[in-house]
Amino acid sequence: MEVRVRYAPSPTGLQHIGGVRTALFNYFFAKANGGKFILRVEDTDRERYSDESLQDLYDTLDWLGVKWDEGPVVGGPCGPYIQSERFAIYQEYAKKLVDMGKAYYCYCTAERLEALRQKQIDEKSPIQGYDGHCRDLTAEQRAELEAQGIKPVIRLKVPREGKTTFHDVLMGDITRENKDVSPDPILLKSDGFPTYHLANVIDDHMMGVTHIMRAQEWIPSGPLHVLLYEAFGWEVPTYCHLPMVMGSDGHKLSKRHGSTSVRDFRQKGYLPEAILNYVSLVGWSYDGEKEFFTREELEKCFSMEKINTAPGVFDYQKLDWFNAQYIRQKSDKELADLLMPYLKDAGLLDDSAYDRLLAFVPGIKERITLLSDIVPMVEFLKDKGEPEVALLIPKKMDASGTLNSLKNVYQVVKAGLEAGKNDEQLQQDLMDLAQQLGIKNAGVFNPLRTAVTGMAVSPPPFSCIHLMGNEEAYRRIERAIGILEKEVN
RNA sequence: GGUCUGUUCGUCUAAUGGUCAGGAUAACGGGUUUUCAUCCCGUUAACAUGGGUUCAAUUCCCGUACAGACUGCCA
Repeated sequence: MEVRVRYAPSPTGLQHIGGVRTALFNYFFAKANGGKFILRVEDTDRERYSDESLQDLYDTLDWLGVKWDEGPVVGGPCGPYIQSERFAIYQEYAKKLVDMGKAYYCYCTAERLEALRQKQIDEKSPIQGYDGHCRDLTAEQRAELEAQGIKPVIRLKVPREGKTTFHDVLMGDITRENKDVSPDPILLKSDGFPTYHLANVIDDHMMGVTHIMRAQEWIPSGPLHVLLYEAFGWEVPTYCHLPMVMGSDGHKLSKRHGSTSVRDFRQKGYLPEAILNYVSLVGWSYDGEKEFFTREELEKCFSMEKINTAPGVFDYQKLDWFNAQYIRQKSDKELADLLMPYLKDAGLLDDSAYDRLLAFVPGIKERITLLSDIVPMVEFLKDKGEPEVALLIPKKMDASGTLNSLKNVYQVVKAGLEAGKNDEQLQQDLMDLAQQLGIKNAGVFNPLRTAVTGMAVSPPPFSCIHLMGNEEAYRRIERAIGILEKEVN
């Protein structure tokens, strides 16, 4: 039988790490088994829905390179995979359950339910939830309430006796007493929209979903869903509950732990390869040794059996490490293309400087962890005026020695640049010079660095020179020489 | 409160009824180096706890503790 899985988020916020992990696992499982990956939009919460969230869902999956086989807009034989457009289907099936005597209309007001909830909390009642007030209403009672204009909801009649079991691939059988299953949960809201439970079960059935991979927070509603499948007389799919993704304090990953939305990570300059690779390793492993995976590899080697049952803490540091690794794998051109938007946004560079950026990239490839790290690193482009004399003079050198060194450096550098020498040759020239002058390499490189960048810590001097352009570099070196001359006299 | 689930280095994890319990990251130390990085080498660091089964338990079973999730006209 063909494997069919789905990712079915609710567009009520930006795609976050946890959700994306679920999407990825489903996607990889489908690919690894030659199955289909379905994307469904569960927009039944009209209060919290936003267009921005929906767009973010598409953008995020696209950025990660995840392509769905059957998608929301086009859908399949049972219609589009957007729940708000399947309104009539849920109504029909909810009524069907009422007709079968497996569900009923409930006219309880929000006030009554709130009072009930409060009472249960005050009394520390072991049973919480709906009390079945409307479960056995007569036709007359119902007619009367209808006459009052109260819009009813439809609730499932959960058996008060017995127990319900469902099987999870990872955790085995999970059994719950029916009395502990959510008491008569609402299936259809008074606005006519289905709740998650109803829409989810109907859609998974109609869309032929064979495996349900979702976060462990759904385990408690497993038995409820099984009850629903049984009420309809449908086959129950295979369940696989994924361990949760936690923050460093052991609570579900959320904004207070730092960024959690993929959009945030993207803006900060994380690469999709790094996010995809790292996120795949929270709650899943291949053999405990191999940890670099491309999307294509995961599409082949992902296996459900290797998913962990224990929750995992999202480690920002390890993500950073992955990102740095992937940045280094980029070609100079790829990296320049990725970096340019950050420099433009910061108002430091424009497209006309592309070639200079390209020449600068090799010097910083191993110095950045995030793409956005480039911005503080090119601070020197904005000339901050004359550097402090003390900054120009290296340790264990004096002003006149530094002046002499820098003058020689200037000659060598200028000649080298005019002759079109590459960075390696230029560096060699300077090291030869240091030897000639009888000083350490630092004695030639550091004055050059501070003269050109005005900073004690910077990318390699020649990279910086390429970025600002030779003429600007000459100007700054000459200025530094002037400052040193003043100091010596 | 009730129900369910989980527990191997700080973190992600591997393996195993008999192993010096492996890898990665982080931390720390050392080396290379023109700064910062990179790179290389090394060190510290884990089977939650009690009881059982067994010749033997980190591994199997039961309890305890701790943690988390759920307990909505949210998903």
